[in-house]
Amino acid sequence: MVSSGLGKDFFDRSVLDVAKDMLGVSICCRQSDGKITRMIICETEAYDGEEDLACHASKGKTSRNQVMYGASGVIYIYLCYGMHWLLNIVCREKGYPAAVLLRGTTEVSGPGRLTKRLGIDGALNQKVASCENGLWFEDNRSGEIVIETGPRIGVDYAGKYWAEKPYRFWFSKPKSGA
DNA sequence: ACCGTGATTGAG
DNA sequence: TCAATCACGGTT
Repeated sequence: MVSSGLGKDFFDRSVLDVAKDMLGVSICCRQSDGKITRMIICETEAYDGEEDLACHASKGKTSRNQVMYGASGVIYIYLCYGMHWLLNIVCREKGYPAAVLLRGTTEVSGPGRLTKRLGIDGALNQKVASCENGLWFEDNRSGEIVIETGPRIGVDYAGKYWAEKPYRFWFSKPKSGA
């Protein structure tokens, strides 16, 4: 059960809770040579519904973002600025567009660098995050972490209200003595 | 601070 | 059709 990775139920919740709960979780990726890369997620962002003007779904369903309207636990990966693949996991129930953007791990800073390190691209879009698809999440968390929050990166276009929402989550150091 | 780079989008 | 936009990153 544990080794099968986090699934639909984990992601079928408030996207803010999921974004926070993914901190400290391991992202696991099977490379073409069969080796498995594992990294600890340390930074995420939440994108929550059509009313969130920073969310891709803020203008309704399109061919690009329709995956966000589907089942939770599915991978949403798209090309940004013509160069960077950005990895998201769909959250909430079918019909409600929401996703968590994975921005960084303890080894890699930056959402584009993360996918580059994992060696993944748009081929994974709309696939279920699972072992058989080569990308999954394992909750190996132990001990407490100190979670910090702040505004999301690069969303000034969304207007003051949404740009300033503390929808970015990260952790820096373990709680001492825990 | 500035620019490379290309899919997506909405306007025309 | 087409130009403006953009959840970035590497370099000045």
